[in-house]
Amino acid sequence: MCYNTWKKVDFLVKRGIVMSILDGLNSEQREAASIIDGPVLILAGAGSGKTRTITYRIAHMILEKEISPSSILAVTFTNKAAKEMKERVEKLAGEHGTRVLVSTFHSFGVRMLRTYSEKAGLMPNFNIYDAGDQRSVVSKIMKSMKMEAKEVSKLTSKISKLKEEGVTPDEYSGYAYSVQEKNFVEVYRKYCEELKRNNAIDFSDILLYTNILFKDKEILERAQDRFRYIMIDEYQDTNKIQYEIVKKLASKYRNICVVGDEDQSIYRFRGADIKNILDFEKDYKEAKVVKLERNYRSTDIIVESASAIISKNISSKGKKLWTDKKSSHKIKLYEAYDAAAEAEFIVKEIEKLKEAGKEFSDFTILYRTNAQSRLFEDSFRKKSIPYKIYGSIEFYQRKEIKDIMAYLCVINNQNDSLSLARILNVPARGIGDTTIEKLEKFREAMNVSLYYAIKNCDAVNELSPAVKTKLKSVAMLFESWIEKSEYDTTSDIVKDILEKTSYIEKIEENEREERGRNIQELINGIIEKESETGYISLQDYLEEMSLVSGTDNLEESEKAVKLMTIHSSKGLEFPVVFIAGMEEELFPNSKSNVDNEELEEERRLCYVAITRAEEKLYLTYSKQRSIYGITSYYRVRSRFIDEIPNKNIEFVGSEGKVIEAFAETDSFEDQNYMKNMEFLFSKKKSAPAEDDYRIGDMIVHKSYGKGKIVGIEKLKEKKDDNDKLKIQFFESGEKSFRRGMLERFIIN
DNA sequence: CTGTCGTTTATTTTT
DNA sequence: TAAACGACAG
Repeated sequence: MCYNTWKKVDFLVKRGIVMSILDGLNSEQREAASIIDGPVLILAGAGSGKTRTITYRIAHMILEKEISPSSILAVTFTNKAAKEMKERVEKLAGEHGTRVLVSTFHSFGVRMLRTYSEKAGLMPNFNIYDAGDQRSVVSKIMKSMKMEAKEVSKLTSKISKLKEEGVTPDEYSGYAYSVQEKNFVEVYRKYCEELKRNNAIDFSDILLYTNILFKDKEILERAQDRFRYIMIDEYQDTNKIQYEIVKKLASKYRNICVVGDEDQSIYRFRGADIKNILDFEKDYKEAKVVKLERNYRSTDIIVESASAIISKNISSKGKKLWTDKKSSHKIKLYEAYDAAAEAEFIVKEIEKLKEAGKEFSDFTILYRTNAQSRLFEDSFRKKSIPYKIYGSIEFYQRKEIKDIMAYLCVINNQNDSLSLARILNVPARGIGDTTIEKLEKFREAMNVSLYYAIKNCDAVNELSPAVKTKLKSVAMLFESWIEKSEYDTTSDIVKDILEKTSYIEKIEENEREERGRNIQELINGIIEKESETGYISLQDYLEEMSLVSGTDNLEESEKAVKLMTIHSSKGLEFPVVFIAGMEEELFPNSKSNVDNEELEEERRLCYVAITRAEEKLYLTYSKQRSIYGITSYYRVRSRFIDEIPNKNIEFVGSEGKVIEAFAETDSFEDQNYMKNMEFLFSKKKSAPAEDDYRIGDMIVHKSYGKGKIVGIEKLKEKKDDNDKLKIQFFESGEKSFRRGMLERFIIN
């Protein structure tokens, strides 16, 4: 409905014919949207019209409560969600809608940081580092500390996690006792220093600094007075620091409305804390709680099945999702001989349904891990069916794109030594590792940027004259680009970079076409933005590029089958959904076998996957699958399948025949029992050899059944037999055994 | 400084 | 299995 329509509605309202904008909502949604003052918690089940409720709420505030649109802040997690919400608000509230700030947490933060950069100890032209940049910094530091550059990703994510929990290196050093931990603190500290030197921030910093800015009373109060009405979407996925930012911002007027679904919290591994939503009522005692339980998306079979699965979770607030969409389509379950057969079945099924009148774009295949997409690609290509994979290798993570971006980063911010080091010899221009090392040493000693070191390379004695000439010519190039950036468009600068460096010509021939195409796509993207807004500054462009992700450009119009991980499907809906790889160890993931919280997260993931489907849902699994080159046989179907009421499932055999006696095939428990038996009677009963146990090994104990080794405690005596094994049994909980005492049968 | 060969090591990833 | 990285020879 457009603004003009609302003018008409307004007219009708005055005549008493229509009461309010909110008449476009059902009674629960209306209740949620009509409470404007004070804290509100909206628990919105999957497909319950969450976005509709929020946008109507905003329109209601502006048009009927005469609240100034610029005092409304709506925070989402993805740019896509922000864009969609913004569009819908503008449709409802017209011009007023454009003044509402709809933003992601991160772009809100960057906005604050650009305004108050000095207060955060930054220069306003700071660059934003992504995960790859973070890893490069960490690995460089580790090398400089003569540490083995192992587990870089682990350390990097640990740093991010600590930052987002607000723990500084100094604070953490108090907890670091082991050598390893002490080294880590050093890496962490140096990492922070390096970013500062480069005038760069990472994603966690955006939130961290924002939170720090809000410790300044004046800044906080200005923000509070500006944004008197706050709405947070997907609140179940907020982490600690986001929680704190929100808390500060809302503390003055307490007009905070959070929307979320604890059953769809799937980013725990990234620091999302489900407690934020579960404890909202404790934080805001006067909070009103509204549940949206009517699902408009899916059929009754799908809704009922999803609810049945999620009811197994303890950490649920207990919504009762319902729908009046009756359906005759049961969930189809297919058991494949191997993973290739699984893919083939799905492709055949898609062909069949296409003949019956569906479009390719109606189908979506969901899987737990990205690696699973390969098989489907092969099958689709064989049949030349159009398909599109979302979120596998992000566009902007490609080498050529990152290279160009690095050039731009240096032009924007000469302190960014990381970006400069990346492209100093790209394309190859005879500046090798040794040269870079010498320069690094120099800049370390003089405490200057790499850029400065290159510009003044005459002062570096160890460098040969030939190298100095090369370095100076690079510096000259950058000088010219920096000058250019004052008056030229970003797209022209990119073109100039390509030209002056012969970047494309120097790509290896067999890769030139594809990479060249990607670069062209990048340029087209810039030109598009420039034509939209007239002009986009280098800084704004870089900012946008670092905050926008690959899943944002999911184009609806494309007539292709969609493939994506379950994670990236959140918030989306599709007519026909296939969930592939419904197997134990894969989904739920093997790591969740021991940790119940992990298992609950997997279950929520399953809930998300199922509730994406509007009409038809297929679950498939395979008896064989190779993972990392090792083929595992006799795979057991996912326990989640058995958590769905039997009557909702139709078992389809490998020939596509319907087999009635689905219930009689082996369930997770049955198969486990069989497996136990198999191993009890197998010859693998030999006494344990040295180093035969590893954490994660499956074992079967005579009286306690199947379990997993979760810990090995080395005792001081040298006898391995005295090692204590901590075992988590599926049935009887955690128990410890002396290695020598244990009768065991390792399964895998 | 560049290219090749063997070794290593694997979820999920809104920003 | 396959990609990505580090060591070493040219």
